[in-house]
Amino acid sequence: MAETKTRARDAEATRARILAAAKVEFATSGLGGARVDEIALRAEANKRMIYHYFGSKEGLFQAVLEEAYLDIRDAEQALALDHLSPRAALEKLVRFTWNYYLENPEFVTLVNSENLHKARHLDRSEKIKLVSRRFVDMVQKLLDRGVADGVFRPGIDAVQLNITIAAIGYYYLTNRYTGAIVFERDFMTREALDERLEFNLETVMRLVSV
Amino acid sequence: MAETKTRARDAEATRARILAAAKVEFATSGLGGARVDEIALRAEANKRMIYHYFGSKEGLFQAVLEEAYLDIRDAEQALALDHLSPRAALEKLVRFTWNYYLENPEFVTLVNSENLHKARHLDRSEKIKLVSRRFVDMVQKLLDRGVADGVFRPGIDAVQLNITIAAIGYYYLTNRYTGAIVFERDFMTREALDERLEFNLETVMRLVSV
DNA sequence: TTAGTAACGCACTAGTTAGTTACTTGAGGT
DNA sequence: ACCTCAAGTAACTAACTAGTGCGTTACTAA
Repeated sequence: MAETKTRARDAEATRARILAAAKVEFATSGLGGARVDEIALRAEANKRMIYHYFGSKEGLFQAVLEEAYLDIRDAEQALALDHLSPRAALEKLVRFTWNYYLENPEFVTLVNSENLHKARHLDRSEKIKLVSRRFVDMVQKLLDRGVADGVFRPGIDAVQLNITIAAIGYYYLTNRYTGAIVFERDFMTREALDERLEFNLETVMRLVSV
Repeated sequence: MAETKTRARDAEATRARILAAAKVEFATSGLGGARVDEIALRAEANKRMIYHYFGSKEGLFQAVLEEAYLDIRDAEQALALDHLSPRAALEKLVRFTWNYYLENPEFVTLVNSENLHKARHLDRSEKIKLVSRRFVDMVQKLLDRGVADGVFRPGIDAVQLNITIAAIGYYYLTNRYTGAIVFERDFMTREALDERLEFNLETVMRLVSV
C-alpha cells in the first residue's frame, strides 16, 4: 500500500484502464462487435491481463455494465431532491436524466446491448438491485410529498413515471440517427436539444399535475 | 411466371426466405453478432444465394431494415385516421404504435442495431424518406384538425409528439429486461402491458389537451 | 538476501467467419 | 431438340478472434 513511490506495475491502474477502454469499445460496437484485442490495445495493456482480471469477454462486459449502473444511481442520489419542493425536485430529476444521457452516451448504448442479451449479465449483480431499490424509493417519496402538498394528483405509479422520464430522453438520443433520416432534422444542434428538453418537461409536468 | 406448376427453383421465394431468416437473425444477435451461415441454414438456402441476391452481409441488413420500415409506415397509413375525430384518431395512433412494437419485436431490435451503426444503412434509401414524409404529414394534419376543433392546444410540434408516442412504448419494450431487474417486476404480464398502455394514453392526452 | 507471489507479455492455437471458386441443374424461348 | 442463362450447391480460403501456455519481471514479507 505504499503510495509514496511510483510503481512500474500498478494493478489497480491497469484494471481501471482496461475497464475504461472496454466501456468505449462495447459502447461503440456492442458485445458481439467488440474486439478483445482492440480493448487491450486501447487500454495499453496486454490482452492476457484482461483474462487475468475479468476472466472472459463476457465477464469484462458485466463489470463495465455494473460500474455504469452504479455510477448513474450514485449521481441521482447526489441530487438531494429531499431539500427541494416536489415540483422543483421533479424538474431537477427530468433535467438531470436528460443531461446524464447526453453527457454519458456510452451508458445508453451499453444498456441497449445488455437488453439485446436479455440482461443476463446484470441479473447476477446483487449490488445493482440494492441501489435500484433506493432509486425507486427516492421517486416514490417525491411523488408522495407532492400529493400531500396538493400539487401532484394521487395514484401515479412511481415506476411508470420513472420509465416515462427515462423513455422520452433515452429514445430521442439513442434513435437520433434513424430519427434524423425519418424526421429530416438534425437532432443534436443546441436548439434541437433545448427544444426537446423543454418538451419533455412539459410532458412530465402535465402528467403529474392535478 | 407460370404459377400453375410448382417449381423446384423459385428466385422470388428464395429471396423472401432469406430476407425473413435474416430479419430473425439480425433482430436476435444484432449486425455484429449475426452469422451469415446461420441465416442460410434458417432460410433453407445456400449461403452463396445470400451473396447472389444481396451482395454482402451489410447489403442484406440494409434490405431487411428497409422492408421493416416500409412495413410499419404502410400499416400506419392503413389506420385511416382522417375518418376519426382528432381525439379518437390520436388514441388509435398511440394504441397502434404500442401494439405494433409488441407484435413485431424484431422491428425495435433492428432499429436499435441500425442506430448503433449511426444509421449508415438506412441513409441510402430514398424510399424510406418518401414514406417518412407521408407519416409526419399524417400526424401534422391530425394535430391541425384538433386545434381547429379546439380540443388540442396549439403550438405542438408534430415531430416532438411523434417521438414521444414512440418513446414511451418503445423504451418500455426494448428495455424490459434490464427494467425487470431495476424495478423488480415482470414487464410482460397481461396486466403490466395493459397498465402501461393506459399510462401512455394518459400521458399523450394530457400532453395535447388545452 | 532471498524466496514467494502477483503483474505482465509473447507467441501460439483451435475454432470461426465473411466471402469465393468452380461447378451442376433446371426452366423457358425458339 | 437445343441452347442460354439464372438458380442453386459444395467445398474451399484467407483473415480473424477468443482464449492460453509458459516464461519473465518487479514488489513484498521475512
